[in-house]
Amino acid sequence: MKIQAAESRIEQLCIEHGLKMTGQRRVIARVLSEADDHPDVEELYRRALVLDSRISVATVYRTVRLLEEKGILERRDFGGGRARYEATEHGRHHYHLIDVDNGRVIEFEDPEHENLMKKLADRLGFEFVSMRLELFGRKKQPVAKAPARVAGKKVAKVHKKGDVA
Amino acid sequence: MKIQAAESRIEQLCIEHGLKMTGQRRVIARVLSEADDHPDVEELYRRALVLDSRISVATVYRTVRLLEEKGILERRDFGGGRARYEATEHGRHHYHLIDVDNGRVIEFEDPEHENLMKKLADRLGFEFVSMRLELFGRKKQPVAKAPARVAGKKVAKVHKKGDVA
DNA sequence: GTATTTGCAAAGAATTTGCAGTTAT
DNA sequence: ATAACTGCAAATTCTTTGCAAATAC
Repeated sequence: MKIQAAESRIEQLCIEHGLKMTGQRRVIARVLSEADDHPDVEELYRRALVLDSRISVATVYRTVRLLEEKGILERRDFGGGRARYEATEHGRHHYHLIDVDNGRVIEFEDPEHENLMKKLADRLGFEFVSMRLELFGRKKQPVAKAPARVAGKKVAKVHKKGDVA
Repeated sequence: MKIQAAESRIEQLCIEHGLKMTGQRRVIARVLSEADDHPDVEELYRRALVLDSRISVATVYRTVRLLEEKGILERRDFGGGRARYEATEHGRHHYHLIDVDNGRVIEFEDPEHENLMKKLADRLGFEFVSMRLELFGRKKQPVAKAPARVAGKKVAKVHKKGDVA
């Protein structure tokens, strides 16, 4: 008898895309669903091993490539030579600010920004397909101020887990 | 007797940074100064070989790394697995629009944009250090229109040389 | 049943490095 | 003179692949 948690969000998407759900894929899908940071392949592999020890790195590589092709995952490059992954969030683009001192990644949204970029592409004679925006910054001295806000709503989320470039 | 052209712009910068100017570095500096695209290491090596055949790839790698550390060069990643390089342009940031159909890179400026990003970093509690922005787009049907403009000035420049992602 | 997927280990691609000899300052 | 630089080939690092065995549907 196999104990089986409910389908993870990403497993759902895999099924919708007609992918064959092997044990390994289920585990990787779950790891990805539960990640709220930007793990690289090695980190995904490590997390997957905790749930199921008969997984190889090769499968992790194959799976992230597959899921990227299906548009379920997005590959990021924050420098450091390895690809990082995160689940595609439809509609709601978000961007990354990388702390140059410790590699930590802060996510932020800026809905207005995407429109600006669409207009810009348009002016250059192009139809907007996608974009990549990374900000690099250095933390200012904390002055005990209110949380960062853009257009009145809380906007940033800081990551902690194995998330250093 | 050695025939020696005038110092290239990048050679100047190297000297200002106190780097030892070997023949190889001079050649690489010149290739970089004359490039107005985003060559990868292999392409730099190829161009350097034309000017001086006793250069090795290892030296090109070592040199671009050094110049990047000194802030003279900037490394770019337009996908395709290899790093691309271009001279740092102080003050005047520029961005890249990649044509998804053929990998061609169009450069554009948007001075307003950089200010927006600085403000954004500030709101998140960070001092702006640098940023990376890549737009991916698909060329619209040419409708015989005037060249793309932003804020009234011509703004885009298209590359041709070995510049396909 | 059969086409897909997996693990393993070997192959690849891009980049780095150890070392002995060369060169800029 | 001497510390830094170079070429070469070997080493590293990240990622892909060929093949025989395993598995989903």
